[in-house]
Amino acid sequence: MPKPRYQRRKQDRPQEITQAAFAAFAEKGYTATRVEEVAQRAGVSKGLMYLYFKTKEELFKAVVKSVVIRRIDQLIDTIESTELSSEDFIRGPLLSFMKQLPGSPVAIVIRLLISEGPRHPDLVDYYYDNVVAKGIGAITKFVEQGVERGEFRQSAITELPQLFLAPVMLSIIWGLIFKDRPLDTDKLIETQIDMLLAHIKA
Amino acid sequence: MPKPRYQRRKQDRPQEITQAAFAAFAEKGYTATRVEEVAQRAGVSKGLMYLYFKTKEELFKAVVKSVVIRRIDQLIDTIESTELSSEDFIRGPLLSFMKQLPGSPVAIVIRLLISEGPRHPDLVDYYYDNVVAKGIGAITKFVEQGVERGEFRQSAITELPQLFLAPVMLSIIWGLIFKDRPLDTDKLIETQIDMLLAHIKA
Amino acid sequence: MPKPRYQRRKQDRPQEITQAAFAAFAEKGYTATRVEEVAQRAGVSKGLMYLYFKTKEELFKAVVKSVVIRRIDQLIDTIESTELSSEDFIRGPLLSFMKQLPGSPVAIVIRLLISEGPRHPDLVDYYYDNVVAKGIGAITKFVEQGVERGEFRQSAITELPQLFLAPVMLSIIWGLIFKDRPLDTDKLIETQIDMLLAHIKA
Amino acid sequence: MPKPRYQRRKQDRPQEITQAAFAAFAEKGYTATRVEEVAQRAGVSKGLMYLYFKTKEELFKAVVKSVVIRRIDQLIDTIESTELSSEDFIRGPLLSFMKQLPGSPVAIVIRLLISEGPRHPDLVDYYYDNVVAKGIGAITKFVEQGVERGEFRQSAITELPQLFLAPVMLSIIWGLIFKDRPLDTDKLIETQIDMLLAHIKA
DNA sequence: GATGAATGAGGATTCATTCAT
DNA sequence: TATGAATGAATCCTCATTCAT
Repeated sequence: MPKPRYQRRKQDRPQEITQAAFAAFAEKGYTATRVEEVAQRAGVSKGLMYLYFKTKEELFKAVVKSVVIRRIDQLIDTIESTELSSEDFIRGPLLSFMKQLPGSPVAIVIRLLISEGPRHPDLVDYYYDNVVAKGIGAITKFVEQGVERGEFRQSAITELPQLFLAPVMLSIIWGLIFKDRPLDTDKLIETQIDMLLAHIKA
Repeated sequence: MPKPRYQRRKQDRPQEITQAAFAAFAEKGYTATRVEEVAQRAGVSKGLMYLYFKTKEELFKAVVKSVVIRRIDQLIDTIESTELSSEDFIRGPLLSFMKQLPGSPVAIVIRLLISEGPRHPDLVDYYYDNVVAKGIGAITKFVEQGVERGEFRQSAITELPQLFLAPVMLSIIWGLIFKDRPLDTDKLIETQIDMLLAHIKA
Repeated sequence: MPKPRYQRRKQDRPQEITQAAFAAFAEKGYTATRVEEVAQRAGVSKGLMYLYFKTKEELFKAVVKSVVIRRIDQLIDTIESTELSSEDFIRGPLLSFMKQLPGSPVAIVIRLLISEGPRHPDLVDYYYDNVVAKGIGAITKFVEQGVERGEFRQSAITELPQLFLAPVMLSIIWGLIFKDRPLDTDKLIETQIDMLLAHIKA
Repeated sequence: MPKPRYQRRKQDRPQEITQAAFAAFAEKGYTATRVEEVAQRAGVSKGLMYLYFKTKEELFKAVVKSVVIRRIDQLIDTIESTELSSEDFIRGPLLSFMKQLPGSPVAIVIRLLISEGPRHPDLVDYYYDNVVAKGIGAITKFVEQGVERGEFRQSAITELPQLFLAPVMLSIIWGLIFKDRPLDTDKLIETQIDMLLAHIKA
C-alpha cells in the first residue's frame, strides 16, 4: 500500500509537524535537529515546513507553546473546584500531578529552555507567565487558603512555594542528565511533601 | 588586541584555553560558541587550539573536567576532618557550600550537561562518578554518622540525600532560565535544611 | 483584498495576468518577482497562472510582447499618412513620440531586455524585428524621403538613424539607474533634433 | 603538474576573486551567478570567498568598485594637463576615450547597475559620485573653458553635457542587448562629435 | 611550535512547479 | 476550470578542521 505521495491535510499539518519536531528536539536538542529530519518524521516535505512555520525558530516556539498549553490550567481548575481539605488535596491530586511531571513533556521543555532559552527571551517570558507564574501562584494561593482555614500556620513556605517544586525539578534534571542512574523520584517527592506538611501544619 | 600575558608559557596554555572556553560556553552555550572565539579569548591562534585539543568536543570535555576537579574533594575533606556536631556542620560549612553553588561554575556545567550530555555519555559518567556520586556519598555517610552518634534518627532521608540538593538544583535551574526573576535562593536552601533537620533529628 | 473585478471573463485573463506581471517586473525585475506575487496582483490563484503560461519564462515573454505590440506601428502609420514637411514632422509628431518614450513602458522593457535578454535570444530577436528594425527603418526611410524631396542633403546620418535615438536611450537609462537625479530629457532630445536638422538640412 | 590543492596567496586573492566574479557577472548577470561558480573560476574554495567578502552582495559591490576606480580620473588628469585647443582635445583624446567605452568593462557595469541597481542605492550613489558626476563635471568644465577662450559660443550644450554621452550610451546598450547586430559605434560617436562641435563653435 | 589562510561538508531557506480536490 | 497545499531542486552561508608557511 504505497502512500500517496501527495496528500492535502491542511487541518492536521501544524500539529503533526509540531509533534514530530517535539520528538526530534527531545532526542537531539534543538540545534542538532535538522529541519529535514522533522519533515521526514512528520511525513512531509522540507518545503512544507516553511509553509506553516516561517523559520526553524518559529517552529521551536510553536513546539514549546504546544506543550505548555492547558497543562497548568487543569491543575488550577482542580484546585479551585476541590472540596478536599488542604492536606488531603496536597497528598492527593497535587502529589499525583507532581509525580508525573518528571516523565512528562515538561521535562523536555525544561531542557529546551535551558539550552535555547538565552537566545529566546520572549519564549522564556511566555513560559514564565503561562506556566511558572501560574503554578507558583496556584500553590501560594492554596497554602494561604490552608492558613485561612486554620489548617496551616504562617511560615516561610508561603513565600517560598518553590520548595514544593524543588524535588520535582531535581527529578527532572536527574532524568535529563543521568537517564540510567536510578532515582526514586516518587519517594523523593513524597518525602518532601511530608516534610513540608509537617512544617506548616498548625 | 590580545594582551601578551607576561611570558607565554607552554604549560599554562591548556588552562588558559580551557578557561576561555568555559567563559565562552557560559555565555553562548557549546554549539553557539565558535572555536575561533575561544581562540581569541585565549589570545591564541585558531590553529594552536588544535595542538592541545584534537577536536571541539575534546575541548568541551576538558572544560567540564577542569571545572569539576577538586571542588567536591574539598567538601569531603572538610567533612572528614570536622569536629563539629552533625547539625552544626550542616548548618555551617555544608550550608555555605550549598549556598554558593547556584552562582558558581557548577551551574554552567549543569547547563552544558543538560544541553550536550546526551551526546557525551562518557562525560556524563565522568561527572557522575567524580561529582555526583562523591557528593551524594559524602552526604549519605555524614547522615549515617549522625545516626550512629545518636544525633539523628533513622529515616527515609538516609536513602534520599538528593533532598539536600533539591533546592540547590532548583536555584541553579531558575538562575539559568529566569536570570532576571528574583528568587531568594539562600532562604530556599536554609528552609530546606531546617525542614530536613527537623525531620531527622532524634 | 483582490477586488472581484466585475464579471470575471476568461478571455480577459491573459491580459490581466500580463499586466500584473508587467507591473511587478517593473518594480522588482524579473528574477526578484515571485510568480505568486503576480498571481496576487492579478487576483488569481497561483495554479491558474500555469494554465495560461506554462512557465515563468513564458509569462516573461508574453509580457514583453504585450508591451511592444502596436506601439511602433502607430508611428509608422503616422509617418506614412502625414502631409507635413520632413522638418515639421520631425519637430512635431516624431519629437513628441520620442519625448514620451523615457517615461513609457518601453523603458521597463529595455531594462528587462538588458537584464534577462542574454538568456532569451529569441525574445531579443523578436524585439529587434518588431520594434528596433521597424523604428530604425521608418526613420531611415523618412530621412531618405526628405533627401528625395530636396529638404535634406545626403549625409552620414542616413546610415546612422540611431543618432535620433541616442538621447532617448540615454534618458531611459538615466531614468532607470538614477531615478532621483534630475535630467531635462525633453531639452536633451530637442537639442539633439536641432543639431540633427541643422546638420542635414540642405 | 597537479596544482597544489592548498596555496596561500592572501595578497592576490581579493583581486583574483573580484576578476573572476566580474567575468561571471558579465556572462550571466548577478543573480544567475552562483557564488560557487565564482569560486571555481578563481580557483578557490567556496568558503574562502566568504573570508574576503562577507556576502554575495558585498562581492558585487567590490566588483563594481574595482571596475570604476581610476578610469575616470585618467580622463580628468588628461584634460587638466592638456595643451591642445578645445576642439583638438575633443577630436583627439576625448573621442578616443569615448570610443573605447562601449567595449570596455564599463558596459558590463552599466548592465549590472540597471539590473541590480534598484536594490543597491548606495552603490548607485557611489557610481554616480565617482563616475557620472565626475565625467559630466569634466566635460562641462572643459566646454566652459572653450567658451572662455573664445573657441566656443554659449549654448544649451553647456548645461547638457549628456549630449556627448548619448551615442556612447546607445552603443553600450546596443552591444548589451543586440550583441550580434552590427552597429558602427565609432562612426556614431564621431558624427555626434561633429554635430556638437558644429553647434558650439563660435 | 605558531599562525591564519584555505577547505568543504552541512544545513536553513526560497520558490518555480505540480497535482489532489 | 480554479485553488492553494505540497514538493524538492537550487543556493547562500557557517564553521570545524587542515595544512603551507
